[in-house]
Amino acid sequence: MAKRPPLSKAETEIARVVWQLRGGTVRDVLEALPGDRGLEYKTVQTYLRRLESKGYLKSAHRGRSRWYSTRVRPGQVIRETVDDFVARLFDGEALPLVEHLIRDNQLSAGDIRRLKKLLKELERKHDER
Amino acid sequence: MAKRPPLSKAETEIARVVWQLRGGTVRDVLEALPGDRGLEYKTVQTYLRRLESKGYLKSAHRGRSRWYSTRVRPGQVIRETVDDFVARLFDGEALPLVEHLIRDNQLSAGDIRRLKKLLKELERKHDER
DNA sequence: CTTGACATCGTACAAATGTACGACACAATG
DNA sequence: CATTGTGTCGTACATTTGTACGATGTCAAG
Repeated sequence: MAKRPPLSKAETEIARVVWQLRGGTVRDVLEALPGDRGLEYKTVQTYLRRLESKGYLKSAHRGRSRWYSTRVRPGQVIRETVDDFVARLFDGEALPLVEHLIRDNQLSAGDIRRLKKLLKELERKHDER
Repeated sequence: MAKRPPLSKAETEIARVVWQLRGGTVRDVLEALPGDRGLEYKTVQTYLRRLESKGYLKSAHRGRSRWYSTRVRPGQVIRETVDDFVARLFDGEALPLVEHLIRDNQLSAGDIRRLKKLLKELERKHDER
Protein backbone atom coordinates (compact mmCIF):
# COMPACT_ATOMS: atom_id res chain seq x y z
CA MET A 1 0.00 0.00 0.00
CA ALA A 2 2.83 2.35 -0.64
CA LYS A 3 1.10 5.62 0.15
CA ARG A 4 1.56 8.36 -2.36
CA PRO A 5 1.70 12.03 -1.45
CA PRO A 6 -1.68 13.72 -1.49
CA LEU A 7 -3.04 15.48 -4.52
CA SER A 8 -3.15 19.23 -4.38
CA LYS A 9 -6.15 21.12 -5.68
CA ALA A 10 -4.72 21.87 -9.07
CA GLU A 11 -3.28 18.42 -9.42
CA THR A 12 -6.67 16.92 -8.68
CA GLU A 13 -8.16 18.99 -11.43
CA ILE A 14 -5.61 17.76 -13.93
CA ALA A 15 -5.84 14.16 -12.80
CA ARG A 16 -9.57 14.22 -13.32
CA VAL A 17 -9.11 15.31 -16.88
CA VAL A 18 -6.71 12.47 -17.53
CA TRP A 19 -9.19 10.02 -16.08
CA GLN A 20 -11.97 11.39 -18.19
CA LEU A 21 -9.89 11.22 -21.35
CA ARG A 22 -8.62 7.82 -20.36
CA GLY A 23 -5.10 9.05 -20.90
CA GLY A 24 -3.63 11.65 -23.17
CA THR A 25 -0.82 14.01 -24.05
CA VAL A 26 -0.11 17.36 -22.52
CA ARG A 27 -2.00 18.98 -25.32
CA ASP A 28 -4.97 16.69 -24.96
CA VAL A 29 -5.26 17.63 -21.35
CA LEU A 30 -4.77 21.30 -22.00
CA GLU A 31 -7.52 21.25 -24.57
CA ALA A 32 -9.88 19.32 -22.37
CA LEU A 33 -9.64 21.90 -19.63
CA PRO A 34 -12.49 24.38 -19.27
CA GLY A 35 -11.93 27.21 -21.69
CA ASP A 36 -11.68 29.79 -18.97
CA ARG A 37 -9.04 27.96 -17.02
CA GLY A 38 -6.19 29.77 -18.67
CA LEU A 39 -3.25 27.52 -17.94
CA GLU A 40 -0.15 27.49 -20.10
CA TYR A 41 0.94 24.42 -21.97
CA LYS A 42 4.09 24.21 -19.91
CA THR A 43 2.13 24.50 -16.73
CA VAL A 44 -0.03 21.55 -17.59
CA GLN A 45 3.12 19.71 -18.47
CA THR A 46 4.50 20.41 -15.03
CA TYR A 47 1.37 19.12 -13.35
CA LEU A 48 1.44 15.92 -15.35
CA ARG A 49 5.07 15.40 -14.46
CA ARG A 50 4.26 15.91 -10.80
CA LEU A 51 1.31 13.60 -10.97
CA GLU A 52 3.59 10.98 -12.35
CA SER A 53 6.27 11.47 -9.76
CA LYS A 54 3.67 11.26 -7.05
CA GLY A 55 2.67 7.93 -8.43
CA TYR A 56 -0.80 8.74 -9.71
CA LEU A 57 0.01 8.57 -13.39
CA LYS A 58 2.45 6.75 -15.56
CA SER A 59 3.74 7.82 -18.94
CA ALA A 60 5.56 6.64 -21.99
CA HIS A 61 6.88 8.11 -25.18
CA ARG A 62 4.49 7.86 -28.02
CA GLY A 63 5.77 9.23 -31.25
CA ARG A 64 6.97 12.74 -30.74
CA SER A 65 5.25 13.23 -27.42
CA ARG A 66 4.59 11.67 -24.09
CA TRP A 67 1.42 9.83 -23.26
CA TYR A 68 0.15 10.02 -19.74
CA SER A 69 -2.22 7.52 -18.29
CA THR A 70 -3.70 6.31 -15.08
CA ARG A 71 -1.55 4.37 -12.70
CA VAL A 72 -3.93 4.12 -9.76
CA ARG A 73 -7.58 3.48 -10.39
CA PRO A 74 -9.58 6.71 -10.17
CA GLY A 75 -12.10 5.07 -7.88
CA GLN A 76 -9.31 4.25 -5.53
CA VAL A 77 -8.02 7.79 -5.50
CA ILE A 78 -11.48 9.20 -5.01
CA ARG A 79 -12.13 6.88 -2.14
CA GLU A 80 -8.93 7.88 -0.44
CA THR A 81 -9.60 11.53 -1.00
CA VAL A 82 -13.11 11.31 0.35
CA ASP A 83 -11.97 9.32 3.34
CA ASP A 84 -9.34 11.86 4.12
CA PHE A 85 -11.85 14.63 3.81
CA VAL A 86 -14.36 12.92 6.04
CA ALA A 87 -11.66 12.22 8.57
CA ARG A 88 -10.55 15.81 8.67
CA LEU A 89 -13.88 17.52 8.76
CA PHE A 90 -16.21 14.99 10.31
CA ASP A 91 -14.03 12.84 12.54
CA GLY A 92 -14.36 10.05 10.05
CA GLU A 93 -18.13 9.85 10.43
CA ALA A 94 -19.80 9.57 7.08
CA LEU A 95 -23.30 10.13 8.41
CA PRO A 96 -23.03 13.81 9.27
CA LEU A 97 -21.64 14.55 5.87
CA VAL A 98 -24.39 12.63 4.16
CA GLU A 99 -26.99 14.47 6.18
CA HIS A 100 -25.37 17.73 5.36
CA LEU A 101 -25.36 16.97 1.67
CA ILE A 102 -28.90 15.77 1.61
CA ARG A 103 -30.14 18.81 3.42
CA ASP A 104 -27.99 21.43 1.92
CA ASN A 105 -27.34 20.77 -1.67
CA GLN A 106 -30.58 20.89 -3.44
CA LEU A 107 -31.23 17.42 -4.68
CA SER A 108 -33.83 17.00 -7.32
CA ALA A 109 -36.92 14.90 -6.72
CA GLY A 110 -35.33 12.28 -8.93
CA ASP A 111 -32.18 12.27 -6.86
CA ILE A 112 -34.21 11.73 -3.76
CA ARG A 113 -36.10 8.84 -5.22
CA ARG A 114 -32.87 7.32 -6.33
CA LEU A 115 -31.35 7.59 -2.91
CA LYS A 116 -34.38 6.06 -1.29
CA LYS A 117 -34.06 3.12 -3.57
CA LEU A 118 -30.38 2.80 -2.81
CA LEU A 119 -31.09 2.81 0.88
CA LYS A 120 -33.77 0.22 0.53
CA GLU A 121 -31.40 -2.12 -1.24
CA LEU A 122 -28.77 -1.52 1.32
CA GLU A 123 -31.21 -2.28 4.07
CA ARG A 124 -32.13 -5.54 2.45
CA LYS A 125 -28.51 -6.51 2.22
CA HIS A 126 -28.15 -5.54 5.82
CA ASP A 127 -30.99 -7.80 6.93
CA GLU A 128 -29.68 -10.75 5.00
CA ARG A 129 -26.82 -11.28 7.35
CA MET B 1 -19.74 37.94 1.67
CA ALA B 2 -16.14 38.98 1.87
CA LYS B 3 -14.49 35.71 0.98
CA ARG B 4 -11.75 34.59 3.28
CA PRO B 5 -8.76 32.55 2.14
CA PRO B 6 -9.31 28.82 2.31
CA LEU B 7 -8.42 26.77 5.34
CA SER B 8 -5.44 24.52 4.99
CA LYS B 9 -5.53 21.01 6.40
CA ALA B 10 -3.79 21.83 9.63
CA GLU B 11 -5.74 25.02 10.07
CA THR B 12 -8.97 23.11 9.69
CA GLU B 13 -7.90 20.77 12.40
CA ILE B 14 -7.22 23.60 14.77
CA ALA B 15 -10.37 25.48 13.89
CA ARG B 16 -12.43 22.44 14.67
CA VAL B 17 -10.97 22.24 18.12
CA VAL B 18 -11.83 25.86 18.76
CA TRP B 19 -15.38 25.23 17.65
CA GLN B 20 -15.69 22.23 19.86
CA LEU B 21 -14.36 24.08 22.87
CA ARG B 22 -16.46 27.07 21.98
CA GLY B 23 -13.38 29.23 22.20
CA GLY B 24 -10.22 28.95 24.20
CA THR B 25 -6.61 29.88 24.74
CA VAL B 26 -3.63 28.49 22.96
CA ARG B 27 -3.13 26.07 25.78
CA ASP B 28 -6.75 24.96 25.77
CA VAL B 29 -6.46 24.11 22.14
CA LEU B 30 -3.14 22.40 22.53
CA GLU B 31 -4.53 20.22 25.28
CA ALA B 32 -7.67 19.39 23.39
CA LEU B 33 -5.68 18.03 20.48
CA PRO B 34 -5.32 14.28 20.17
CA GLY B 35 -2.47 13.15 22.38
CA ASP B 36 -0.50 11.80 19.50
CA ARG B 37 -0.64 14.96 17.48
CA GLY B 38 2.65 16.26 18.78
CA LEU B 39 2.43 19.94 17.99
CA GLU B 40 4.39 22.54 19.92
CA TYR B 41 2.67 25.25 21.88
CA LYS B 42 4.13 27.89 19.63
CA THR B 43 2.96 26.06 16.58
CA VAL B 44 -0.60 26.03 17.77
CA GLN B 45 -0.21 29.68 18.55
CA THR B 46 0.85 30.32 14.99
CA TYR B 47 -2.14 28.49 13.61
CA LEU B 48 -4.53 30.42 15.78
CA ARG B 49 -2.95 33.67 14.68
CA ARG B 50 -3.32 32.63 11.07
CA LEU B 51 -6.88 31.57 11.57
CA GLU B 52 -7.58 34.98 12.95
CA SER B 53 -5.86 36.82 10.15
CA LYS B 54 -7.75 34.75 7.64
CA GLY B 55 -10.93 35.90 9.30
CA TYR B 56 -12.15 32.63 10.75
CA LEU B 57 -11.50 33.48 14.38
CA LYS B 58 -11.37 36.57 16.49
CA SER B 59 -9.48 37.07 19.70
CA ALA B 60 -9.12 39.31 22.70
CA HIS B 61 -6.88 39.60 25.69
CA ARG B 62 -8.18 37.85 28.71
CA GLY B 63 -6.02 38.17 31.78
CA ARG B 64 -2.54 37.10 30.93
CA SER B 65 -3.44 35.36 27.72
CA ARG B 66 -5.40 35.63 24.56
CA TRP B 67 -8.79 34.12 24.05
CA TYR B 68 -9.68 32.90 20.60
CA SER B 69 -13.21 32.39 19.48
CA THR B 70 -15.32 31.80 16.45
CA ARG B 71 -15.88 34.62 14.04
CA VAL B 72 -17.69 32.77 11.29
CA ARG B 73 -20.28 30.18 12.20
CA PRO B 74 -18.81 26.68 11.95
CA GLY B 75 -21.78 25.51 9.92
CA GLN B 76 -21.02 28.20 7.42
CA VAL B 77 -17.42 27.20 7.13
CA ILE B 78 -18.29 23.55 6.82
CA ARG B 79 -20.76 24.29 4.10
CA GLU B 80 -18.22 26.26 2.14
CA THR B 81 -15.60 23.61 2.58
CA VAL B 82 -17.92 20.84 1.50
CA ASP B 83 -19.09 22.83 -1.48
CA ASP B 84 -15.56 23.44 -2.55
CA PHE B 85 -14.73 19.79 -2.17
CA VAL B 86 -17.75 18.68 -4.13
CA ALA B 87 -16.93 21.17 -6.82
CA ARG B 88 -13.38 19.96 -7.16
CA LEU B 89 -13.94 16.25 -7.07
CA PHE B 90 -17.47 15.79 -8.34
CA ASP B 91 -18.09 18.72 -10.63
CA GLY B 92 -20.34 20.21 -8.04
CA GLU B 93 -22.73 17.28 -8.11
CA ALA B 94 -23.68 16.25 -4.62
CA LEU B 95 -25.42 13.07 -5.70
CA PRO B 96 -22.39 11.03 -6.71
CA LEU B 97 -20.71 11.84 -3.45
CA VAL B 98 -23.75 10.87 -1.46
CA GLU B 99 -23.98 7.61 -3.34
CA HIS B 100 -20.34 6.97 -2.77
CA LEU B 101 -20.68 7.58 0.94
CA ILE B 102 -23.76 5.48 1.32
CA ARG B 103 -22.24 2.58 -0.50
CA ASP B 104 -18.75 2.78 0.72
CA ASN B 105 -18.73 3.73 4.34
CA GLN B 106 -20.57 1.15 6.24
CA LEU B 107 -23.59 2.82 7.70
CA SER B 108 -25.35 1.12 10.54
CA ALA B 109 -28.93 -0.01 10.26
CA GLY B 110 -29.84 2.93 12.44
CA ASP B 111 -28.06 5.34 10.16
CA ILE B 112 -29.96 3.97 7.24
CA ARG B 113 -33.28 4.33 8.96
CA ARG B 114 -32.41 7.84 9.86
CA LEU B 115 -31.52 8.75 6.33
CA LYS B 116 -34.69 7.25 5.00
CA LYS B 117 -36.64 9.41 7.34
CA LEU B 118 -34.70 12.46 6.34
CA LEU B 119 -35.39 11.77 2.70
CA LYS B 120 -39.06 11.28 3.33
CA GLU B 121 -39.30 14.65 5.00
CA LEU B 122 -37.40 16.28 2.26
CA GLU B 123 -39.69 14.75 -0.30
CA ARG B 124 -42.68 16.12 1.50
CA LYS B 125 -41.20 19.56 1.53
CA HIS B 126 -40.46 19.15 -2.12
CA ASP B 127 -44.05 18.33 -2.95
CA GLU B 128 -45.42 21.23 -0.99
CA ARG B 129 -44.21 23.80 -3.42
C1' DC C 1 18.21 22.63 -46.35
C1' DT C 2 15.94 26.27 -43.59
C1' DT C 3 12.17 27.73 -40.90
C1' DG C 4 8.44 27.08 -38.04
C1' DA C 5 5.59 24.63 -34.94
C1' DC C 6 5.44 21.81 -31.30
C1' DA C 7 7.64 18.66 -27.75
C1' DT C 8 10.65 17.56 -23.84
C1' DC C 9 13.48 18.46 -19.80
C1' DG C 10 15.24 21.10 -16.45
C1' DT C 11 14.79 25.05 -13.83
C1' DA C 12 12.64 29.13 -11.55
C1' DC C 13 10.24 31.59 -8.28
C1' DA C 14 6.60 33.71 -5.40
C1' DA C 15 3.01 32.35 -2.22
C1' DA C 16 1.08 29.16 0.97
C1' DT C 17 1.73 25.63 4.49
C1' DG C 18 3.64 23.07 8.31
C1' DT C 19 6.30 23.66 12.06
C1' DA C 20 8.91 26.09 15.36
C1' DC C 21 12.27 29.29 17.73
C1' DG C 22 14.00 33.69 20.22
C1' DA C 23 13.28 37.90 22.74
C1' DC C 24 10.73 39.98 25.96
C1' DA C 25 7.02 40.45 29.83
C1' DC C 26 4.92 39.22 34.13
C1' DA C 27 3.12 36.44 37.92
C1' DA C 28 3.96 33.09 41.37
C1' DT C 29 7.43 30.79 44.31
C1' DG C 30 11.57 29.64 46.93
C1' DC D 1 14.43 39.69 44.96
C1' DA D 2 16.05 36.13 41.66
C1' DT D 3 14.18 32.21 39.35
C1' DT D 4 10.91 29.61 36.84
C1' DG D 5 7.00 28.97 34.27
C1' DT D 6 3.88 30.58 30.98
C1' DG D 7 2.36 34.11 27.76
C1' DT D 8 2.80 37.21 23.54
C1' DC D 9 4.75 38.89 19.22
C1' DG D 10 7.61 38.73 15.59
C1' DT D 11 10.31 36.03 12.75
C1' DA D 12 12.24 31.94 10.42
C1' DC D 13 12.68 28.38 7.29
C1' DA D 14 12.11 24.06 4.61
C1' DT D 15 8.56 22.06 1.66
C1' DT D 16 4.74 22.15 -1.30
C1' DT D 17 1.90 24.39 -4.61
C1' DG D 18 0.65 27.26 -8.49
C1' DT D 19 2.38 28.86 -12.48
C1' DA D 20 5.66 29.40 -16.05
C1' DC D 21 10.01 30.18 -18.90
C1' DG D 22 14.41 28.87 -21.66
C1' DA D 23 17.30 25.77 -24.05
C1' DT D 24 17.20 22.26 -27.08
C1' DG D 25 15.56 18.66 -30.34
C1' DT D 26 12.75 17.22 -34.38
C1' DC D 27 9.11 16.61 -37.91
C1' DA D 28 6.94 18.77 -41.63
C1' DA D 29 6.31 22.49 -45.16
C1' DG D 30 8.24 25.87 -48.23
